[in-house]
Amino acid sequence: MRGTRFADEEELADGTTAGGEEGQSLRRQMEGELRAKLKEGRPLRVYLGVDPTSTNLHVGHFVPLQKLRKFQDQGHQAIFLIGDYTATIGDPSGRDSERRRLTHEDVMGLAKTYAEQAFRVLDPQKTEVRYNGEWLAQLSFADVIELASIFPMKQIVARRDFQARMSAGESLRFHEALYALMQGYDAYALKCDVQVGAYDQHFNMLAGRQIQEHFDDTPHVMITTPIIIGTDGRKMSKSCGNTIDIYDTPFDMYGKTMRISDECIPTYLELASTFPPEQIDRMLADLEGGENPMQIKKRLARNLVEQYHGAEAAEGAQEKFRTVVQDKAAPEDVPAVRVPPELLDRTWVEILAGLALTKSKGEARRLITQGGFYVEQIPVRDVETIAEIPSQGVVVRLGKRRYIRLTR
RNA sequence: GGCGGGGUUCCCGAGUGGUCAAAGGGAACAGACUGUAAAUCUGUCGCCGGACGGCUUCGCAGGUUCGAAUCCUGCCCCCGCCA
Repeated sequence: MRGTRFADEEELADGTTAGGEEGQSLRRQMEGELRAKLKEGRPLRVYLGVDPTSTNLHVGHFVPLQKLRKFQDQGHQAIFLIGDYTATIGDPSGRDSERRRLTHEDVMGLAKTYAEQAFRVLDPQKTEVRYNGEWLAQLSFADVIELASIFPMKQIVARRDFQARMSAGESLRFHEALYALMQGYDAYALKCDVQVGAYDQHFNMLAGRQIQEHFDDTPHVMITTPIIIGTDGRKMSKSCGNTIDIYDTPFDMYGKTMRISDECIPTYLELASTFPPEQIDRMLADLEGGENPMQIKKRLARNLVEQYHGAEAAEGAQEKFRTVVQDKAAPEDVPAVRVPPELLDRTWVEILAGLALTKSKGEARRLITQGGFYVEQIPVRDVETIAEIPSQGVVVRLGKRRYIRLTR
């Protein structure tokens, strides 16, 4: 992300933005508070919380993770909080509808590799991994009431996402309002000095400050990072299915990045890449100047893969992209499927459907009719064609990029 | 608890007795084009069949009818307003 090379106060403070009009003054306040804390000269407790609502962390999580890493590099204590308890309620932030509730069991299943994924960015040795069930599950009803009493109803109801849902006649339930209390309590329980998070966590972070103040603690500094857009231009989130996941293979990650819309390139450069600022500026200028966006995207894609899989993997992914996608050549690692004897000497349609390579015969027929089925790169257009599977096997292609080696 | 509104094909959402396998949009898939797996354009998009043919779908279970996603009954679930 922009500014990676700099590791000073200036840089850590970058992102203490609240955005918007009134955001400016809050931002200045946060910067001030952060500087004051840094001056104390002790390691600050900096936390990032993520609710396990899916098995994978994605590039969107990365933006705040990188930020956390920078604090870590400066000798501060990084805390990676897994919201096992909060996830069962579901963060309503920015949502236009209620979340499906998850059971604690679901959540723990999803969270299995969360820390491990986060360690692609964080230094495992120096990271404190916590679960908020540790303290949230201990709260009594009386505790909750006390927490609730801190917040004016007006404040709870005034948030934009709630307002929108209410005026749209959408359902909104009481427990959703409680979410901010829980996350806010996390900040207090962790005795944290700083919280980093995506911008949509603004409300929850503010709640944390109020709770800390209520218990006579120094409120934590809020550092919010911009929300990255997904591969389809909408906000990147699991619910939209437009994520680039940390666990994606190098090739998938490269490909997904190549698939982002041209307009998204600048955002990705700024938020997801590790290019130094002046290089980003140059690339942006090139884009403006009519440079083929594909070239920029390639560098971006390579940079992303490099971050999570290393330089060698990035090189490989790029190479594979070139041959498979651009030159439409068959990749080297084509998965092989054996055609059972009873499917030999039948039509391709029967084989494709029979091997579940297509959902139905209708789909297989459609694919062939549309010219999207190739045997050794030669399109088969006749639905009636009888398949020939030589003993050494054949490579068939379904659509743009699904290659299968069929053997007998 | 009272009153009102709903549950439709992957998603959103039209449809209120036959012309509905079900409009429209999105997603997805294919093709063309290209500067890329961007954008744009075209096509496809329940299952079986070569087919203007058959079968299975419109919350669940029954019923009315020659015929229902559309009408009736019961049930389940959801939402809003009021208390």
